[in-house]
Amino acid sequence: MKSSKFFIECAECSVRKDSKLSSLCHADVEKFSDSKSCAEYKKGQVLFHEGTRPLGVFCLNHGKVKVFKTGFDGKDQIIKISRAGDLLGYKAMISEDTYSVTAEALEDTKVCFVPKGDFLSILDGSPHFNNILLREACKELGVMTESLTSLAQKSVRERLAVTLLMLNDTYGLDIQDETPVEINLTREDLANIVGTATETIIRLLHDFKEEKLIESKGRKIKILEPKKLIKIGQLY
Amino acid sequence: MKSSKFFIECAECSVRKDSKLSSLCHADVEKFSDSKSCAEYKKGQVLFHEGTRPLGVFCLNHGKVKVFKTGFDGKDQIIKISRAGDLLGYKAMISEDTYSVTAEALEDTKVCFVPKGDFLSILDGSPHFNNILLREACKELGVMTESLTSLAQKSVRERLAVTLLMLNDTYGLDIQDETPVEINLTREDLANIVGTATETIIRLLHDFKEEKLIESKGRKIKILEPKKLIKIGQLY
DNA sequence: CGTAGGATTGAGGCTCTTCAAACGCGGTGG
DNA sequence: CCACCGCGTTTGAAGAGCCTCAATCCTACG
Repeated sequence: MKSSKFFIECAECSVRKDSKLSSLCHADVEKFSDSKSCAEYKKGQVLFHEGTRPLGVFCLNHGKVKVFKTGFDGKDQIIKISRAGDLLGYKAMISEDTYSVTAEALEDTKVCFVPKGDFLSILDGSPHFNNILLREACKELGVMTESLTSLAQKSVRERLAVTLLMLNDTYGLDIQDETPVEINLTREDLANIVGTATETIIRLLHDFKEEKLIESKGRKIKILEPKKLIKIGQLY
Repeated sequence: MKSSKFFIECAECSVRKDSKLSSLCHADVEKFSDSKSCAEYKKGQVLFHEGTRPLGVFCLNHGKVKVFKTGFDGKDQIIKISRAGDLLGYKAMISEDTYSVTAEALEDTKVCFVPKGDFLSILDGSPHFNNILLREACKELGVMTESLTSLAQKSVRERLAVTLLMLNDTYGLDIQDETPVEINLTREDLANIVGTATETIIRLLHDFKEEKLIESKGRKIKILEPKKLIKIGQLY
């Protein structure tokens, strides 16, 4: 399932400078480094599962993870795609609640894991870390507010445009680049971000392709006309 | 616009015991009390407006406030209904960002206001308060995750059932009570919570009435069959 | 008593979902 | 090497669910 073939000191982690933890003081970084373990998850493996009790907090070192909630009828709604530097699972930890979502690796992934006790004790001893998390949570709240409004008011076509632009960002797809980075998402995953049926996504991608807004071969999607997509997505 | 005809010491505030601030230490409560001012907002008045810079944080002492985001086409999406004890506007304050939402009084409302500088200095000096806010933010994140999934997956009929039950809670409507508390929401507001058109809400309320799930006269809605609504809303 | 804002009703149409069937394509075993 | 899977993708057709627009009805309130 997971192996510990690698270990990275937080102090030397190349990802940390982009992460929420970049401004942690030296002492706190040390504490994290001392108490954490590292693991690899293969594509498709689950970091944690909705409804279970959190045993600790994850920090994503490499790879992408989809975070989703399973609805009543078994359909998944993807809440966000996490990438290197992101902290995962702190919400349930702090709320003293079970996970409200499942986290699953979209690619082979490297993750650091800080056990519950250590995490809470670091949190307890560091007002600064507390504040970092607070800011992070507030930022996420802002994103969620945006998503909620988008979901409620925009058409599927509009939402797909927004989603493609967002993924372009997340996956670091460079528009100038000849060879776009592969977005490891099935049509179903795309549908579960946008909040629609798989078939609808397929038809709309087809339309976008015909309108020369995107190029696509299999799962590789390349954005040709970001400005037109922005317009379609009614982003201001 | 707003008058300061009343002033309540936080220490003596009857609402505080239900609020996020109930576990604040005595010293912090004092600081809040010292730096805050109180005001009344009439129904329809705006506490703060989307896009503007936060000048401070609000604590709701009495009344209900709708918090909404205005979409591209001018349609509002109501994110939440706040009630006595709720803290308002802290997110933008902490993110050092403009308000992403507008807050408008649904009824005549009493509010305490803590200016930005004081709020931040109290926050800075109190790890415990920091932690309270963090928990609050995480709780809100959980609610938003739920709403997002609901919006993406449930039908309008299902969402309306959920919304009615939620409002029943928020407004403290007692089911046994002969005379239900008036829910001060127009059909349009209801539509803006559920994420649909006003006409659709009207038709569905009509259906619910025919099915004897609710009673309603004007804006007064009384839930007769909460269990059936739970079933319709597919809540587990 | 008149007016304005909200509530209601009806008709028509568009978006999106659902279901069913067929198609590709990478992998596996004969 | 080829046939056969299995999974994801694609396509088509039919219809349900919602939205929009326009007209009308209430009703609280000045």
